[in-house]
Amino acid sequence: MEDLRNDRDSWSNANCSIARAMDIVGSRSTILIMRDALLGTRRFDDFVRRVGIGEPAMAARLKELVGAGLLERIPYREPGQRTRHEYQLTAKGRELVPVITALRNWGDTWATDDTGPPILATHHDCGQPVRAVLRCEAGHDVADGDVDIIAGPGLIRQG
Amino acid sequence: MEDLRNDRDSWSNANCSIARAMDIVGSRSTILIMRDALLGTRRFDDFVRRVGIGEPAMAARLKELVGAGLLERIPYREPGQRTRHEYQLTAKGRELVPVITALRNWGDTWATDDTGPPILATHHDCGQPVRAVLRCEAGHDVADGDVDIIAGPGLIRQG
DNA sequence: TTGCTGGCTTCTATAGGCAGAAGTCAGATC
DNA sequence: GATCTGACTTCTGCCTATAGAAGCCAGCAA
Repeated sequence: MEDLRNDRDSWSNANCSIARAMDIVGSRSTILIMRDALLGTRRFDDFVRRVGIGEPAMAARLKELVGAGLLERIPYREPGQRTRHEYQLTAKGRELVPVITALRNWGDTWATDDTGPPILATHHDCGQPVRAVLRCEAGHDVADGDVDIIAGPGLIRQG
Repeated sequence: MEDLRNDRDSWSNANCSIARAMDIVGSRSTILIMRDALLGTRRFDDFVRRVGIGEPAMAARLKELVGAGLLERIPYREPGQRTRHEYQLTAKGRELVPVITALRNWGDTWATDDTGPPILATHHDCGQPVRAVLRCEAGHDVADGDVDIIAGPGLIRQG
């Protein structure tokens, strides 16, 4: 590990999947939009009120998220209303659940006060609270400290 | 759930543990610093080169992370060198492993190219790759789509 | 005592993000 | 046709973030 660190001046962050993920969902408002989408919010005005950012910023974020394929802009029509559009989660968006769950677990441990749990996530089948945990492919539960993290071929700067 | 959405104009984001977590680790550079800290980077110059941001920005980020308790500034001394300082992960920082792992899983699935896996995380005991997965307290594995997410008492705006 | 090096801090200049208010637009209702 | 509403877009002005270059400081080595 030491050799690797000393050999290389820098990483190829453009190819790091963490850096790329952060390019897409790496702002507070983006994560809060996805949180609200997971809570069931669909409409522009509701997003604006609940996330607490201005309309121009929300329009830009939603456009980015639709462009990145995390949300889909779907026409719908309520009786007596004209056709409107709502923002629905795609598979790509829904697969952020582990990220948001891990973030929530961490925030609940290290950054809460005493007004109660802010978000509840439960297993649909049994109703029990859900957490993000680490597991290896051999099926072992893995503690945070038992993970070896090293730079792979995609991170090491080419040339 | 519908009633809840219609009853409330907005959430109390200041109390949302996701929002708070994002206030601390919610920027690209912060996450990349924590990624590199997990990869073993300790020194200011290495952080600057590997994360790829300027020195003033790095100094500010590191100060924030030390202030937030994710990193600790520790004096050390190599033989024949004067005393210097390095940045070590705290428990609070190391517990971001599930967040970063979930982010990496997502990025590997939805935002990679073909130059190979950027980061490898393996179980220290058995060497197998590690993933972030969802589990409920009854011990069931939970798929992304089987999580019910609702607003808890801490999120709903008081008054 | 004069480098030299790591680890910052200061300065400047620019680019981007965001709120708030106001304007636009489509189409259903009256 | 006039009005109304949700869903934006445009405009203005601020405020922050960042890069890049340069300067500063401590203290071991020569």
